[in-house]
Amino acid sequence: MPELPEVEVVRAGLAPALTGATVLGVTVLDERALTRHRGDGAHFEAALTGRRIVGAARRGKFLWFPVADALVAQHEAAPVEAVVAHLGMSGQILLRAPGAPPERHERVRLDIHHPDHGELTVVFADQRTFGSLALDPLVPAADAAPGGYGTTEATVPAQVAHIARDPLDPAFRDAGFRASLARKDSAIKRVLLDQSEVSGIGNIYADEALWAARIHPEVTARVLSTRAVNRLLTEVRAVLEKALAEGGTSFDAQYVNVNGQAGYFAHSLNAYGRTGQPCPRCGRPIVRVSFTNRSSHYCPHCQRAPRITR
DNA sequence: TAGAGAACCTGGATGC
DNA sequence: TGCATCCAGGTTCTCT
Repeated sequence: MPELPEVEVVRAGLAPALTGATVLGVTVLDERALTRHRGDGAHFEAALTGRRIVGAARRGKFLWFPVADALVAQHEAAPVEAVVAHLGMSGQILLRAPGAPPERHERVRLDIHHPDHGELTVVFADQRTFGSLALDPLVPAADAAPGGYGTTEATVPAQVAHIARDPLDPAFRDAGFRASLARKDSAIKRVLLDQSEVSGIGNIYADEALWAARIHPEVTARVLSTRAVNRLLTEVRAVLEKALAEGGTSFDAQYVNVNGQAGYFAHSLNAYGRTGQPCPRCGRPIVRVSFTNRSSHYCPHCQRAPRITR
């Protein structure tokens, strides 16, 4: 499932091909891919055709591509709109040659022309239709820092404004996160999955980071000691960076990079999806429990409730 | 207002 | 072999 590392791999793959490209045409094959767009497919096609893409940015699991009018020079005015993309659970953004045969579950196709790379086709495919594309206005970032990774502009799409920064973002504030946790009466895993608290973490990396930090997923956030929260942040960053270095986690064809290639981090998982297998640390079996409408994997021996020490 | 649970969705896996 | 059911999970909405 696309979480921060997988989305960053996609962003990095798209950036050189999209930045500076002009949109020649847009084909919306399934309007369910536009659930976040304020308008129908025809509106999306008309609003984007002829525009110039000026970058590729990311905050958490959200991607956006600022667009400008084709006749406006890049240095003359900051973009005021962006194409926002969320991959949901099964979304893919693929780069293809012009005229390439349709992908399975293809929802939207953009034909672009890049001054260096020539004509390319950008395909948005999504099996489960939880992903989406939208044209959205850019608004000032609340903290006046660059809106996300891959941009120097202090703006974000309006529908991304409520999303917190991710732990790899230089503008992420550890102290603010610790203070927020101290007020939370929810389970720590639920907080990690709350994108308005900390972004980019999904079920896989939440389980992995909690395992590495030896924290039980159902421990109430506010009872965690400062030391435990610091350890958790360290492990969250370590897990995300390692996954990023290995190209993300692929269990099946649901996650691939822009060229259709899978990542390798699934081989490095210690807890997620390892139900019944020995914990790599203590050898006791990993257990799976139902947790907030999904599954949670942890080692009941290593991940006990920490002492309440503040 | 905060927290918890459900709905949305599709296709593979499993059971009968 | 075919059908029915379960399961996966990110985000948002609704209910308590």
